[in-house]
Amino acid sequence: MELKPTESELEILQVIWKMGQCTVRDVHEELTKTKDAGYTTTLKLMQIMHDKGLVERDTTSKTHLYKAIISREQAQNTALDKILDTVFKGSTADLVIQALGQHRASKDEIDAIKNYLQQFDPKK
Amino acid sequence: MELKPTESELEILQVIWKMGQCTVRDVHEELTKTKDAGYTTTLKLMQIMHDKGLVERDTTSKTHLYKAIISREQAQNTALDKILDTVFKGSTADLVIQALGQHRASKDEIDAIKNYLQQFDPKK
DNA sequence: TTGCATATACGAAAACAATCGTATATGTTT
DNA sequence: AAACATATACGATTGTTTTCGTATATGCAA
Repeated sequence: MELKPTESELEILQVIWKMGQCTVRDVHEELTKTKDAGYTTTLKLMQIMHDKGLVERDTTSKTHLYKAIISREQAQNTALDKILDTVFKGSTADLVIQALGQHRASKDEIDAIKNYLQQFDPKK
Repeated sequence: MELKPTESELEILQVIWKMGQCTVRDVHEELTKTKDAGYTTTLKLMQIMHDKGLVERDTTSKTHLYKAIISREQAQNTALDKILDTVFKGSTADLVIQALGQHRASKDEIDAIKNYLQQFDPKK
């Protein structure tokens, strides 16, 4: 099961992940807020995603309802693996430090991360 | 200046970044360790990269010498921006935590990150 | 029931990326 | 100088992703 969504497919998945379940029109209206694409373009893409097994759909009524099969977490890990391999020489530390350095995390985010890291402390 | 290397271009950039400066043959020999591609394929790709402004080259002698224009750091940031946007809802904290969780950083890496994070401590 | 708005299906074009064959130039060796 | 190894140039093919037009089905309102 090879699950590597393309760029456009990821844009669509974002909407589906956010809404949980949605129609082609839902997705299309969301997408047209930031880019412009024809309705049938979005439709076709979602049909392809269905063929690929990225989404499932309920075709009971005329207007189909789509849900994601691949989870956001899976997509996150696939994406991380890829960039770790292609630009970070496999170094998670480099990735994390670069992410924190360039994308100025907020105080809350830093705290969340520090908190998370405590679990790696040897108890003492 | 729009700088988004394709997948193959990134493979080539990795070699150039590691070697600092190199010939098409250098790159090609490195690539054929892990995949197989024809020499002229690599050449063509590097010519395209030159057209795009991803690399510069010294054509003084018959065998051209290539250097990267885009830095590894730039590519890292471009890649991070993209996945932050497409799968991490813009949350750096999510990205970092997911990276640490799934890709089991080593003790040393964790230490490096903790150390890095100290700079965000309010002095006290 | 006719007409209209709105769905899906699907083929095909357009855009982009990757691969390769062939032509040709340039050094090197004999 | 001729033969050979090795370089670049570049057009053409192939493959993949994205876009869109058109056909057709379905529900609803007049």
